[in-house]
Formats: sequence, structure tokens, C-alpha cells
Amino acid sequence: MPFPIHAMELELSLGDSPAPAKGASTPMLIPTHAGKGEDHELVLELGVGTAKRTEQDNQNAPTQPEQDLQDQEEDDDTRFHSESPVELSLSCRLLPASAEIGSVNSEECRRGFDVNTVLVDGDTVQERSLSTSSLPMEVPVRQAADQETADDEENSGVGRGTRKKLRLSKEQSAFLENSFKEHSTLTPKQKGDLAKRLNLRPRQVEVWFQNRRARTKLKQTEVDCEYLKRCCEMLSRENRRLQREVAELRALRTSPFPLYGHLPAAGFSTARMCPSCDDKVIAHHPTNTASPPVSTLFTKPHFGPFTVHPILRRQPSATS
DNA sequence: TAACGGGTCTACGTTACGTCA
DNA sequence: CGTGACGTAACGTAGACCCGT
Repeated sequence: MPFPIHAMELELSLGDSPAPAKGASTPMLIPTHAGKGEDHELVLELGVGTAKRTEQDNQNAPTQPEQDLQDQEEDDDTRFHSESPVELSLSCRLLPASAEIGSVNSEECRRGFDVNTVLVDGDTVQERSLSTSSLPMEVPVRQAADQETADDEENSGVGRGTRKKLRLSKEQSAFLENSFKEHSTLTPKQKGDLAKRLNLRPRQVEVWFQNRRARTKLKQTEVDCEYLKRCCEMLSRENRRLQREVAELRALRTSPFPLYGHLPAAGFSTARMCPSCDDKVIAHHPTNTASPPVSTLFTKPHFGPFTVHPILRRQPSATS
């Protein structure tokens, strides 16, 4: 969504710390931590700089989802950059968790939380890590008789076609759960041992692990979905805010009295419109010696948290 | 060494049963 | 007591991988 402001253009660039752009003009960067106030560890970096794409940019190959997002915006991007040397960049990334442990909001917003934590009375509680040895060697089996019947039916072929659904006892479930936490897949030996110990058929243990893996994956998908939704909402809000600022800038620019150095305060208090070239905004941070590196300005339009957060790269949770 | 078939395992989608409101 | 929602055990299938021929 380009904003043709004559010589000056603004762009929202979403992503984590981008690669530096060679040949970029001196940019301005105003980092904002828009997420903090909303219990989100999302860093939004707002900056203005030239919008030139460099070879180095291209060499920093985006990950696949990032690429997808870029593809979606390809048209706008190329058109925008071809005619707009100045960009306003908003890079968004999730910080490592610094929020207090147990903060639901922060937990929800960042990825990496364990879907295998259980909710007890509304509180997130890490499942007790029971070692196998902490459980009785012989788990009380509620349905030993049923099991024998099932075995008999299976062995004799009687009962085929009618599914006899067995309910695992709490003890059996707990034991399997602990075993799953140690390894989400089974070796034949482990399967046999578990079956023997729990007085189940190996097939039942196998099925239980299959279903358990499926449940874990489904849960993780739901968590991921929620996370992406929150990120999307947050970015939409920030986008709207930036659009308002763009509108203010445009209004200022069309004003008959150019007020260099008197740009709107929100995020632009240190900006200067270069009077000589009229189409660039240059960096000016007289008081901020710790200003972010120039490299953070020239971002590709990608969603950092969607691509760089560890949880998106990790395999489906193998523990539970 | 490549090709092929059989066995095994897993992911995934679906079905059906047990439980509960 | 009937019913629908929900959780989950069980099943069927496809694809990947390994191994022997």
C-alpha cells in the first residue's frame, strides 16, 4: 500500500533486524517498543530511509513463510520501490521472554510455550515431571478382565466388525503420558515393555502414541494460530497508527509554511526534511548516541516473528 | 549397482464408542 | 430417558524408509 507523497514515500516494513543496505542514504531510526504496554514482547521499529533494494538484501534469503508474504506484496513492493526512494520502515520482532513467568498475555503472545502444560482451574501449570521410576512398577489395571476378553476376541476372530472401545485407567494414562514425555515415539522394545507393564496389547500402546502425537500437533496448531492472530491484530493497529502519521506528514508537507524540524511529535521528533534534496529524510539523532544501526532500516517487507521465531522452526513438539 | 518387492513405521483422516451436561 | 457435544480409542490408508533379493 504505497503512499505517493510526491518525492517522499513511506513504507511499512515488517521484520526483524534486517540486513544492511549498501548505498543507502543516511537514515533515521526511531525505535519504539509498542508492544510493551500491551503485555506483548513485540518490538516495533519505526524508521525512515531510502527504499532501495540491494543485492545484499536479496542474498539474505528469507525463509519460506517470509517469502510467501513477500510474494503477496510483490506487486506493491516493486512498484513502490521503483518510484520511491524514501521509506518508513516498521520492523517487528518478538523479544525473548522477559515478562514475568506466568503472565498469560506475554505467554500467549510469544511462541515457544509448551502446549503440554496443563490448565488447572484456569492456571497454567507445568505438568509434574514424574519419572518412570516414581510410578509403581505394576500399574493397577482396571480392565484386566476386559483386556483378556478383547485379546480372546482378537485371537479367536470373534467380535470383528464391532469395535470394543476400552477406556484406559488413570494410572495407565499417566504412565503412558510420562513415557510420552520422555520419547514421543516408541521402539518395538519400548512398546513391548509398556504393553507388558500396563497389561495392554502392544497395538493399544502404539495407537495411544499415535493419537497422542496427533493431539499434541493439533494443540500446537491451535496455539500457533492464536499467536499469529494476535500478531496480525497488533500489526494492524500499528499499521493504522503509522498511516495516521503519514497523513499528518502529508498535511505538513502541503502546508504553505514548511516547518523543517517541526514535524509531528509522535515518532518524528528528531526527523528533518532535507531542504536541499527535497525527497529524502535524513537521520538526525543529536541526543541519541545509542541510536540503532543503520542496517536496521532497510528491511524487506517480511514478518519477522512469523519466520524467525524458534517455535516456527522447531519440529512438532515431541514432548508432552 | 539399480530395480523391485515386502515389511515396518508414522502421519493423517475417519469412525465409533463412552461420558457428560 | 433421550440427545447432542466432546474426548479419545481404534481403524484404514498413503507415503517414507529399510532391507533382502
